[in-house]
Amino acid sequence: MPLKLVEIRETPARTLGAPCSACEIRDVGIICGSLTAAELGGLQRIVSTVQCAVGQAVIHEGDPAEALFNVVAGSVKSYKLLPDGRRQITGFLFPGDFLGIALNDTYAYTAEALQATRLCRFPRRRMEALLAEYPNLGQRLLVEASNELVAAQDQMLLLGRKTAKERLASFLLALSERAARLDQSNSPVVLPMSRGDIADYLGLTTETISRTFTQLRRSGVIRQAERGEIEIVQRQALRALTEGG
Amino acid sequence: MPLKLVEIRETPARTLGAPCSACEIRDVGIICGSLTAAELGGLQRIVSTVQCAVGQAVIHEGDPAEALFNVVAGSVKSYKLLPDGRRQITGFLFPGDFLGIALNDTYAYTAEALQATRLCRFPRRRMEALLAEYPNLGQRLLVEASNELVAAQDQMLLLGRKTAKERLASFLLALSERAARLDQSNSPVVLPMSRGDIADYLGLTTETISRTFTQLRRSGVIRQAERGEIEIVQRQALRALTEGG
DNA sequence: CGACACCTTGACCAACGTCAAATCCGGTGG
DNA sequence: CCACCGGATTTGACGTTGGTCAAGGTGTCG
Repeated sequence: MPLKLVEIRETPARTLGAPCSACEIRDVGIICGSLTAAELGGLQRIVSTVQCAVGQAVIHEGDPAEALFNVVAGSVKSYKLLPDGRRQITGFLFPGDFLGIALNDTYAYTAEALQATRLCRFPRRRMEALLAEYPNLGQRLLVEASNELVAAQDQMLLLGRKTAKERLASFLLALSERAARLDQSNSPVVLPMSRGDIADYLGLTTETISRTFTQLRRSGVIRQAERGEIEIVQRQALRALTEGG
Repeated sequence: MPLKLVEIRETPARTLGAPCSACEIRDVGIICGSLTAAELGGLQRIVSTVQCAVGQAVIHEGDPAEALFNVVAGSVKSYKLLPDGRRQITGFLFPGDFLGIALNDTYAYTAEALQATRLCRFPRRRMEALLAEYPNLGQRLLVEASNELVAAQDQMLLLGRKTAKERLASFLLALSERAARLDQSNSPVVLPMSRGDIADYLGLTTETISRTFTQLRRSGVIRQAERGEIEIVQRQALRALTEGG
């Protein structure tokens, strides 16, 4: 992505035509799902919508953390960079996922849209005021952070101790299970990210990802469907590969 | 560590002789520091103290998560295992650190004492009740989880993209800075964990850790002090090594 | 003093990275 | 419709970092 200014269109507030209570991802997101009407109303007063084109950054590592986001549609990658350009993708975010939950003063990573993406934006200051008003909201955030922490620890195990094949198998299975939670269908698995992105997420190179895909395909565990989609043919075998079976 | 039953001595509640308000780590821990007297009193009603000998497990991966802990004295390693025994240490915990913040139904990792260790134990159910009563407490937990999340992302970058030398340099510097926050003195750095533990934390092997220590020693960046202690001779150089300088 | 765990060092090896080339694919313009 | 362009992906040949295996060395605790 060359240097290109982020052009985010914001609506000052959600239009009345699409209140939070009618949100398409209300059942998916931990934040907005299972809130009382009052809490939801509070959220609705501070939320705005942002739209991102492919490759646009939503937040930048090091920038003051002025807002939290909730992905509504599309998908996002978040990553950290070393001075020499080495990159580690820390997560792929899908509808319902939370972005910028770390309530620190600056963002710890950059987040960039993988597809045309729509997000709900919650200004941090107003969010904190809301937390004081609705304790339940804070608990939801805590649960969300908790889940992210568990995922991060799984990823540490993957990055520190798994082989290339185990990493890719774990990744595909996780994506598939995530998709199942989203839309009840987990086959084929949609991969909105490039091989390079997968590599930077799994701590490998594009070439190794490509070779490992070929290996999985040749052994009949997966099948190439459409471009950017793969079908899991032998789910049990893939699961076994996850931990070195 | 061979199979050995955990023998934890618990006091039903903190003795009156050592109330939370006089806690030695009150200024270090995020949870107990900066709470109101009422909140602290609430905590004190549900807390008990547990003592662990070297090698004893505080919690076990997969067990129902019945309590949270706060390290008071000593140190702890937390880790995840693969079926074939490969191990990833997800963190080293020191006084003031929180253990088991993931509010999920089972523990995501095992935690084992590196030294004789004393912890405060908060039963999860009673803790949740307290969260409802004192919203401020939940916010503290959220901040804590937030910080852990940031650290986890740094660790992903380390595990996914850094060389052995960069990993060890990052580790030593982080330990040193942690020690500085604890007791204002960061030289020499105390290493209560074995080479094997460091290896499993950094995604390397004992041999590579040992060789890399030798390399750093030979280049004059660090110096061997007492057994289990190293002195950072050239802090600037070590910091440069952290990101491939 | 001896057993044992931990650490260090050396020789060799393999998984994965690097470099390079071929192929595929979508988009563009004639 | 079709040739061409540029980026993404795949594949191959080869190199390197860090792993494996093995042999001492060192400190600790009965």
